[in-house]
Amino acid sequence: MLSVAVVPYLPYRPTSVAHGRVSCSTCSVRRACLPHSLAESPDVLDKLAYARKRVKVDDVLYRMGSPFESLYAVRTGFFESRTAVADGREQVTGFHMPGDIVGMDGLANGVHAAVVIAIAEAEVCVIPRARLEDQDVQRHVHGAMTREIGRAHDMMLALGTLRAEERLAAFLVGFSQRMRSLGYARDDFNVRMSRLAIGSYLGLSLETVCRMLGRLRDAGLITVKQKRICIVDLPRLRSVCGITEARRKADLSLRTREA
Amino acid sequence: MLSVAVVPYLPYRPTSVAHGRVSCSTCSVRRACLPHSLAESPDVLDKLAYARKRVKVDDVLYRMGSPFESLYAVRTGFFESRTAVADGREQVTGFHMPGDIVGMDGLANGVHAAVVIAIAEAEVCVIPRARLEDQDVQRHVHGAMTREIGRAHDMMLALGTLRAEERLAAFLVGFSQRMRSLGYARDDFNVRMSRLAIGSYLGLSLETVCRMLGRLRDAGLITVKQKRICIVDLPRLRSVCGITEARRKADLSLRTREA
DNA sequence: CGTACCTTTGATAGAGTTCAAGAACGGTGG
DNA sequence: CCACCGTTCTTGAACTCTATCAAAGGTACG
Repeated sequence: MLSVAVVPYLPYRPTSVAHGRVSCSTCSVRRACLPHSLAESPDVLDKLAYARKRVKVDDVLYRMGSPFESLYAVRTGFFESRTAVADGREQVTGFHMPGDIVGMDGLANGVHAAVVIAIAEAEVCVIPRARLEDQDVQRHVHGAMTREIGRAHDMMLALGTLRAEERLAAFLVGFSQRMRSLGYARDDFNVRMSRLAIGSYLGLSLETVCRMLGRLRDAGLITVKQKRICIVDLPRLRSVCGITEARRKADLSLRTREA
Repeated sequence: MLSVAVVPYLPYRPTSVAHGRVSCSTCSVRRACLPHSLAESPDVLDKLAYARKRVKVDDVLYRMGSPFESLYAVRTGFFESRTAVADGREQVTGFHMPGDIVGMDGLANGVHAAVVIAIAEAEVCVIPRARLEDQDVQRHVHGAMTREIGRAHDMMLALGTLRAEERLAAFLVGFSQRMRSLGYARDDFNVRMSRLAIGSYLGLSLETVCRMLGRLRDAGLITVKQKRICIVDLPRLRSVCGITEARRKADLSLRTREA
């Protein structure tokens, strides 16, 4: 059983700190982090930048129940967010990569509904709540929110209608897309998260994740070697998961042009 | 099989119309529709109001694939939204009651990802895209979006971790809360949607919905007579679904005070 | 009043979970 | 460098939950 202690309403202890004003204009993930329109004007960028924060592996960015203080733009590293139901069961509700904005689960109630943990050495930009008043920042956050709504709906769809194999295929395709949009290879990557985390995210047991990976491997769509996964036949992998053609296209239009 | 024809990129034909400027200040669902802070100033309200639109049962508010033109605030009636995956499978992704804002699935890509159908004679307020530029409107929509993110995350949790009986219990509890927040009885109501729609929404077959309703009935938690459902033992029903205590409280704080 | 749709309930089958044990990997210390 | 340990991954077998198939009531509505 996973054991992430839930300590509601406790101010998160600063994990590792590197505070001080910084600029987004030099950020490596600027393009991914900001809409192109904003990326042009440096003065807008600097409104976003406030402070950076380092988070070590397995350290907590914020806890479930802690008051909402700020959003975080992931600069480097990798996060995982979990939410819990009453009896201790909990689910991974998202993986967050450079360019993502994290913390929106606290917007609705002023209290975070999830706990966010670094699963790779990470650095984030802090966007304090007060800064959300700003017009340009708000527009930016607004965009992140619409994308989050879309992502959540896709997830509902996957959890509600897709079968284990399809969910996993969809997960891999999505992961591949995001990796590529960050400039990494899209057909050969390390999934940092454990089978347990993937399973939780997809509403499956970790054993099923293994089995379905095995099935996809046997079908010649991927190769699997522990955390390293290579996509051998992306088109066929796409055809496995029942992602809407229209939606997929729309998704791609958010990224750079298809190769 | 459900058969909602998917006609992408076709401008929706106006269903039933009652256009012309109207005012929110006289709207019966004003309290539910608008944050209290905004509800005070009538001039702000009038910025939101633009036109009304009547939608008859089984008529489409907007179609999947149609370009995003506006958001809709539900005044009266009841809607159901569905999204599809490639092979024709589709899922109910939401039920919308008076006070809800509908159409946010079109914000991300400028194209609607869902089709929204009236399941009860309905009337909506149209909020054209241009109007979203306005500060106050934006703030209002922002609130609706945060709530939508929260709702979607709850749904992911339910679909990912809860079992059939728990999902149904959670659904009933949530429905009960929303009914009460609209001023209806919370322990005796008509679910307008079919078992098929409920099942789709919860990722279950319609037969399972029936069976689980039967089980809850046999346990003395509810009574069921076709579409009419009475909640006999709300506390116990709550204990069945694994909703976080903290989250439930937070949820309630959005409504009027607990009786 | 009959037809079509929705709901309920039963029987069967299948997908995925759970339990269990072994294998592969990564880190640590001798 | 190697052996050891804990963790994570993989695979098998039995079981559970839910879907699917099927048929019989109900209800709504023309």
